Amino acid sequence: MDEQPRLMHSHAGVGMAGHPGLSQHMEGTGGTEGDGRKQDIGDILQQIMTITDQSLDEAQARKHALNCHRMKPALFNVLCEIKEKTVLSIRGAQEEEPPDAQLMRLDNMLLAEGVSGPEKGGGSAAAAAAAAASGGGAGADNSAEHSDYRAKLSQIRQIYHTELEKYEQACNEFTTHVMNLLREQSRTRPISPKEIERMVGIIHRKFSSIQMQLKQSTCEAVMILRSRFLDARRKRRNFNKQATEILNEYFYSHLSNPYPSEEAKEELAKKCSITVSQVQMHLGIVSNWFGNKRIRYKKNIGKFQEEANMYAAKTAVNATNVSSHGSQANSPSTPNSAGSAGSFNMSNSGDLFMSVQSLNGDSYQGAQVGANVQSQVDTLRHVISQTGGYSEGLTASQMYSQQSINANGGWQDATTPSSVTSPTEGPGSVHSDTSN
DNA sequence: ACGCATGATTTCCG
DNA sequence: CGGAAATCATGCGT
Repeated sequence: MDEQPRLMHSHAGVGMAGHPGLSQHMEGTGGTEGDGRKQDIGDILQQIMTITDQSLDEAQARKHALNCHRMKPALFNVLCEIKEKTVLSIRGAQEEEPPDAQLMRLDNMLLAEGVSGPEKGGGSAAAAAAAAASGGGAGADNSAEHSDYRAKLSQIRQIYHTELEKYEQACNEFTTHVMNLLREQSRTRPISPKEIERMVGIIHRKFSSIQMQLKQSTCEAVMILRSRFLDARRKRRNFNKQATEILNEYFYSHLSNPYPSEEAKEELAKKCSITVSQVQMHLGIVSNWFGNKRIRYKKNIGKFQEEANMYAAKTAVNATNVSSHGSQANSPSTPNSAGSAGSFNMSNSGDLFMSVQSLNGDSYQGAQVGANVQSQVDTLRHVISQTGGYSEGLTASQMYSQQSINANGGWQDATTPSSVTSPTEGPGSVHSDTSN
């Protein structure tokens, strides 16, 4: 529009003589030049002013008439000129502000909580976050609280998404509407694309401030849910007998090195979860249990003596049963990472057995006499008994005494020198839990 | 109500 | 980051 030749040098009254059509018309009316023009312009302005009061059809017709009016280009130019003077002041005022920190915070949180993330992944992300908060438990979390939490979260998530979508849709609708309107109006008055853009920006800002409110309330809801969940999480439920039995069995049969590997933990968790009738039990819980057990055992070995003997006997019986059956399908978990896949066939156990032999030899040759050897031996012996190579686990009960702990001042000391025999760490994968 | 057992959390360390 | 140790908080038998 700025390219339009400046035919008008001043507004209203004077310099209109330049317009060809205008002067032509003026002479025809016969009135005073100035009067006629004024009246004409006043007429048009009046029409414009009242255009909003008319019905749609009427307005449409009027609009058309106005657009075709011979004075229209002139008026357009006047508007152009006025605009040119005001637009500069507007320009200065409109600079885009930096992205709102508050909004970013909310966005980040929603993303972290899995509310605004990808569809299904969101739930698991949130669960993972919750599990992480609970002390590093990952994997199968099918506890009642988790499912409850997830259900609530997905509810929030759903509401959030539908609302967001609604807002977005409304925003788009409104924006296109305004844009159409402005485009339409740009025929009667000068509107630059930049201005339209600016208008759209304003609209978007308005809508995003509404969105922010939505996000804020969603965040609040999540926080409330989370705190409630965390509080609930702190509640302690004792494991049932079977679960404790399984854990104790593992503990006492690996007394010399009661550090289950990740695989072993997982297996234990699975096993306990089955016997415990689905709910609870994951790696974190198993870790907790072993942590507590180790500490408390070490603190007061005497108190646990009876228990130790009992489980020793039990595992011994288990071992004989297993060996006579020729299968170790449900013996207390495999302590080695080699069998992590769960397949633990004979050839595999044969390999293990060989390595066990060599390891023992090495240890004794290297004068690594002492508890570490002892500890390895008894762990390995357990492995052997599991693999059906031996049925000698019966003699193990004596090894389950505190000797194996006390003699070397704790598991820490016992396991540390085992790294000395690390060249034989191949079979030492039995001890992968310590290296992990 | 009390005390012990025990699961969970926190803090510290290598 | 995994484990030890300390601590918290609850479950449960008395």
